[in-house]
Amino acid sequence: MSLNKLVNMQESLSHATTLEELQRAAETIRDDYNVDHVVYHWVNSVGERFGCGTYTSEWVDRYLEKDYLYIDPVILGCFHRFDPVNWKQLDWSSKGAREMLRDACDYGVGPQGFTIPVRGPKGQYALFTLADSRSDDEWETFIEEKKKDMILVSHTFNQKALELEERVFQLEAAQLSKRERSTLTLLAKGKNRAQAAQELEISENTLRVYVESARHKLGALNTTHAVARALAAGQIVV
Amino acid sequence: MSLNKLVNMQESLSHATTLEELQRAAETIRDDYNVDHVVYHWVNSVGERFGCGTYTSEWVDRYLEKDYLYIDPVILGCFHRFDPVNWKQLDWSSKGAREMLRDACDYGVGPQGFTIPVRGPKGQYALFTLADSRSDDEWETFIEEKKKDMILVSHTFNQKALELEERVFQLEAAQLSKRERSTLTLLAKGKNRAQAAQELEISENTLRVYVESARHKLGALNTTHAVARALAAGQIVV
DNA sequence: TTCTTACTCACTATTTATGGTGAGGCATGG
DNA sequence: CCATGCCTCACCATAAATAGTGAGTAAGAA
Repeated sequence: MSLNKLVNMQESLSHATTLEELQRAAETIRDDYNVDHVVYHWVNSVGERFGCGTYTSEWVDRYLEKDYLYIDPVILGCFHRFDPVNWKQLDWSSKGAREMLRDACDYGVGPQGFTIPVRGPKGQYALFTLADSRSDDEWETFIEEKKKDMILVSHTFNQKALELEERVFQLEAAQLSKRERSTLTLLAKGKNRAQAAQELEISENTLRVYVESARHKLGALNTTHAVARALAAGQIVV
Repeated sequence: MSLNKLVNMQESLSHATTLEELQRAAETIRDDYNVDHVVYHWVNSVGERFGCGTYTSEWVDRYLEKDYLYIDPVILGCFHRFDPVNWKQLDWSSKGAREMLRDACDYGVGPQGFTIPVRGPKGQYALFTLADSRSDDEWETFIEEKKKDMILVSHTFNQKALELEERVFQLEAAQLSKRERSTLTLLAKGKNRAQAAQELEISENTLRVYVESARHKLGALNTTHAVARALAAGQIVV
């Protein structure tokens, strides 16, 4: 029964500490849920991409070689979505996208798919994907049935990916001070230094010190860069 | 049984189309799962805050009046987390935080709590929270048992919140041109106009036109503002 | 207590950004 | 064909940001 599979999988994932173990977890899910492919792909907080799962290395090479990353409706579409998506709902109208899908099928991927996008606290962005070749109706039914399981599984994957990442970049978290955050927040809202200083009831000179120190902490080259980094790092919210 | 409750709740939520309905859904969960409070709080893509749930208006007023938003370890801590968190695991070491918790208990909130952070595609940030007054052990057990349900419920809440948001800001999506996006992306990476122009192999004057037109499209007051908005709107990625 | 971190302010010359306008070329779609 | 939007470039005066250092106060942690 589905619940048991889920529990087993989460049990095995809860001990995953390396990329290889995530890989094996993906294979386990593929077998337990009887789908062609299970893939987890993520972009960490410094923009590096990782992937693991059951796609063949031939398909992965092909995908990268053809720059499908910048064409793939799954990647592009999910970036603007929160909710899990059946590939059929995506926009396959462009020529490049249709070519890619044909190509994918030749490599044993698709045409059915189900992808769950997830976002982390520091701009991390991940996709948990199931791919299969059954019919539209069968796939619809399958998704309906397994969707909840898959949301939970994708959560567990993400947690593991974030743990991996934290272990690698051990908390380089440049912590901004309260005033630095307030300053960058106001600048991100379009205020200039004079206005921001007035709003914070400090002199413009003081405010400038905050901008500078924030810049240094964030390793930013100028104010705009600092704001972009602080936003991406989740240190400020506009 | 737990599964039935979940199905009922999701059934009722799936028809929610207003803030009031989300509110009622929160109340239903409170009653079905027998906890003191259920609260859903989110920040939309333009930085506006919304909340709904079972906190009393007295506590909400108190919370806002005392600026607890900037002290609350739940808000601050979850912003840097992906995984659901038992409040006990958060950092309550600051004086302000402890005061807040005492205050919250006086208003019937806590001391136990469980919060699930979720992020949307355009910088939306949401917290789904359960609060209760049972003992540490009882709470631990409760969470262990209901965690999966709650992750699924928080997903459903988020989906509804995003739908609400989309209905309100019906695709005011200022579409930037390719060059405008490239320009803002380079500026977000800390380049100045001269460097960015060189990288794009256009004159600095031309580049300035892109910055200006992007600014106008985004309704931004200056370059930094434009970059922040483009980032928040997912039009550029750093 | 002592040490650290955050917060506050000042000074000045130099570099950059801003705002608005005008204008030609090129592609697309009604 | 003509309108629209995109890409390209130029000019110029003014406003704003930048860089680096020095220094005092206050609060909190060790």
